[in-house]
Amino acid sequence: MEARHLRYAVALAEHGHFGRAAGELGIAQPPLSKQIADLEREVGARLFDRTRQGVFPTAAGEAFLVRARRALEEIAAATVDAGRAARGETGRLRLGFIASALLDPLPGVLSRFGRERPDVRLELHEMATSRSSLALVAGELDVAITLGSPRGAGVEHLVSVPIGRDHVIAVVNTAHPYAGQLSVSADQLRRQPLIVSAGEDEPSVVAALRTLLGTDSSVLGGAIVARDVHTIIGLAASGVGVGLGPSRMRAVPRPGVRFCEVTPRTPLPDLVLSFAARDHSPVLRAFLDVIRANCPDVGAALNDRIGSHT
Amino acid sequence: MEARHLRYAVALAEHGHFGRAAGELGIAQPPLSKQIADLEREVGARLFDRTRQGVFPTAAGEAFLVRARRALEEIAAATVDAGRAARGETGRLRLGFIASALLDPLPGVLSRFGRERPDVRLELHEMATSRSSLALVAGELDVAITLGSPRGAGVEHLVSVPIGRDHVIAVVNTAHPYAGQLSVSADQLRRQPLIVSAGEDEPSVVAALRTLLGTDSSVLGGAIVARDVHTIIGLAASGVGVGLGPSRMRAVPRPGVRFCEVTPRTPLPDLVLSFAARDHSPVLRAFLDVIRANCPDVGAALNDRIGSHT
DNA sequence: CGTGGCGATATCTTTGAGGTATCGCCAACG
DNA sequence: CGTTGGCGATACCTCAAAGATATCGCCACG
Repeated sequence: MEARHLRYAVALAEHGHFGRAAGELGIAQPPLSKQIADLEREVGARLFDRTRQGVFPTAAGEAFLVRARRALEEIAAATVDAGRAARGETGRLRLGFIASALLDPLPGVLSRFGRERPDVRLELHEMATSRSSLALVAGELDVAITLGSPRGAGVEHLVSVPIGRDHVIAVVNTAHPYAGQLSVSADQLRRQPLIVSAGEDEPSVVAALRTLLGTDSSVLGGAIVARDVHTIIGLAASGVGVGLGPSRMRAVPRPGVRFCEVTPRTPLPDLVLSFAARDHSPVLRAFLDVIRANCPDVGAALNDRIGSHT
Repeated sequence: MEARHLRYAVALAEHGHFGRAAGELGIAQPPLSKQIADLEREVGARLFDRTRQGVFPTAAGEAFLVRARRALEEIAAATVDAGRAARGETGRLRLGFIASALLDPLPGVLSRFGRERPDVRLELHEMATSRSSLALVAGELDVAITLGSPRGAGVEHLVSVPIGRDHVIAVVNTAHPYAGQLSVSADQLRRQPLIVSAGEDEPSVVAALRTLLGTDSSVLGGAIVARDVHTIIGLAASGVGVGLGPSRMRAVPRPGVRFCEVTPRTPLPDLVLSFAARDHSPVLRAFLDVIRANCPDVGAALNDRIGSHT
């Protein structure tokens, strides 16, 4: 049985007249008669009663037509749905990201993406760089934002683009002597109780701090350890010490604290966006477009790797 | 788009391999490649990724396949449903009947029909003979059980078959003097307070009673009037008089009453089953088969008018 | 550097969808 | 009571396209 048979049966039921139904279908009457006859033979039951008053579905015909109309609706919807999926208007995007990405690029990116693609299901998974790398290679994520490029087996199949530079800054209570300074020096920091974070991704931050404060790790050894940047800021606000963290901390609005640059300027690993090189999903493309629009500094780098979606 | 395209796309998705999918479909590989290419052109989106590892649906392909599978299910169900409807296994039967038919033929007929055709929706409408006639002609009923043949315009398009003879019997309290008699005479009845019914269909009953009791209607004029046979029996049980009604009353199990024949035997109009002459609905046929099986006396009459369904 | 597996392409064959002409049937009408 | 006209079915033809066969191009793999 072909969709044609369904279309013809539905048209015949609607017009109750072979000639008019055929005209509406853009064919002549004899082919319609034949197709309906073939259909009735295949189904094994008479579907229409031909009377002088018109053509009416039998009980079997009524039952058939219910299904036929539904099938035709599904077929029409198939093309529509496929088109929407192909344009990236529907679908799913699984995003892995480090917690600190929630401070700066993600709020703008996610709200914009959600506005542009309301029917795309966003799956957000906060995870460390190492896990993002594994999940991307395993196909469990579509895109990831990590601290530094993904590492490990299979990363050669990934495209990675830096989307944000970062460096160490300090955060202090507004009443703290350093609060008025434009920047604080490493020497000044060495004389203060310090607050640093201890997330899974923090080895790189700790390494940066070692570079800043010198190999004498005794200062760091005595530091207060916080689980995330919000805790660092909270502790700094309460005055127990000087917080050290990524410059992205500035994005957290918090009265009672002040942020200071640190000299010498101490770079942290770039925030990196990665995805499978062979993934040409239109939803991913749309997401990359939003990244490009929201992170103007890295637009060029992205353009080098992939073409624009639009 | 044709159903073929859906079948091919689904098979390709299941096998992930053009050659094997084609084999499963009973065609060669090149035609499958062409049909899929045609489909992708018509949909306006690539539906499958051809990789060295196999053929996999794209996001658009996944969206398409969901709809395609549903459409194919509907198409398969269309044939099944039409077949079931054609065999009278599903559908609807609108039955009009006079109340007294509920006493005798209907309980057996309905329970048997309900057992044989559990998926047929039975619509039962108690109505007078005149209304059944109109509804049958108007196509608002499929079949009717009436007292006497339907009357009025359009009855020539109906087939009517008597399915049960009937005559007047009496019902009395077990303590009543007549309770021991095999039959009561018209004379005896004339000396008793009588209980008769007054339904819409009762003119014919009243006419029969006039025949029985003589044109002296004063006896009937003083009778107690009940709305239905159950009330007649109830009143007779309470001893207020002698009930007169159709012999079908015997079907009502009721302690405390006894039924007696009446002499002379006074016929009532036959119970008649009618349906539209041009109605060949399999559900109706099945119903007629049940009537034939449950009313052995009238089997021959029915057979004269319509062929057996089986 | 073959070699084999896979999908795409080219070309031919054949099925069957659709067109035209006509028939048979019945209701309505002169 | 024959005629006519409308409708669906039938007969026959045409041609588009589904499918078969042969072959190509490509890449992974030995």
